[in-house]
Amino acid sequence: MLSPGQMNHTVMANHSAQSMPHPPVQSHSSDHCSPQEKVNTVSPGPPQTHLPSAGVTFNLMPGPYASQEATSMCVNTKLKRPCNCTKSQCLKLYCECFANGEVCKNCKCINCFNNTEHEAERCQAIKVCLDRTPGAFQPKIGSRKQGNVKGHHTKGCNCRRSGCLKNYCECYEANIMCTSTCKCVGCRNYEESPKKKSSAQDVPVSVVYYPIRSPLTGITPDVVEATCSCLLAKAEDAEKEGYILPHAEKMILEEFGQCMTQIVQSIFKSTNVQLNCQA
DNA sequence: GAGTTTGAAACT
DNA sequence: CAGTTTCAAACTC
Ligand SMILES: [Zn+2]
Ligand SMILES: [Zn+2]
Ligand SMILES: [Zn+2]
Ligand SMILES: [Zn+2]
Ligand SMILES: [Zn+2]
Ligand SMILES: [Zn+2]
Repeated sequence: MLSPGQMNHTVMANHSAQSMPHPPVQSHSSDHCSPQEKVNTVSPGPPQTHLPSAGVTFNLMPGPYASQEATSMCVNTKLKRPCNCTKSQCLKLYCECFANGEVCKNCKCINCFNNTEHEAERCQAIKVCLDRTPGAFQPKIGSRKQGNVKGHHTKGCNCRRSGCLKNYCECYEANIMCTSTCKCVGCRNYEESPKKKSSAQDVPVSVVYYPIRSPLTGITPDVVEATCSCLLAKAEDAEKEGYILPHAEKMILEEFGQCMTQIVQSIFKSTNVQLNCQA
């Protein structure tokens, strides 16, 4: 799992809605459709992140690191895999093209409506999906491209029979480890180097014998990121104020203590365990 | 290529 | 929300 050292250099606020496959954004007239989530115009206050299941608010410090984002990403270099849909008209999230907010091209789909010739239907379908799940069309793999926090599946997988070691598993397919966000059973995708391309020391995925599920169920990747953000913000505060190192260390440690307290409380809260009460 | 397995998405 | 069905891809032979 995540060793404390991995938290050190990390950080970034969770600016989720940032880059979409198709730039043409349009929020006013809803008839120009793009798989864009309706942006809740956030008040221009300081960015914050809420810890799940606890009303905790972390102050995040965007800082100069925000601009480092998206340096290596080329614009449209990724080649889209053609789909083979037959019954969804490529207008449901079953279709990979549609789910990626893209139009079918060079696909082998049948009765495809996911093209400019069926703009109306496509637009309506996007609306339906967005209405059902506002987070649809958001990238499933959330990863701040900096620091040591690995990417993670924002919803987690629910695998039962693959051990999360086959491409059926979205985590494994994305070459990322399963996290406490996942609800998989018999997961083996929590060790280092999932899906290492070459040296596949394939341990047979038996149904009978599985190692222990990863613990730390309350410490989701989002929580880790939020915590790291807090610590870095504190560090930068100290640096800006010109404190001597021991003082800065003390500040950071105290911040960490507060983070931990909040995390523990949130876990207790979600487990219906009181602080003063024996489990 | 046909047939099976799998888990997300859709549906009830 | 949970249980079920549908779906397209991953996988097997
Ligand atoms: Zn399709
Ligand atoms: Zn397609
Ligand atoms: Zn299509
Ligand atoms: Zn999985
Ligand atoms: Zn997973
Ligand atoms: Zn897993």
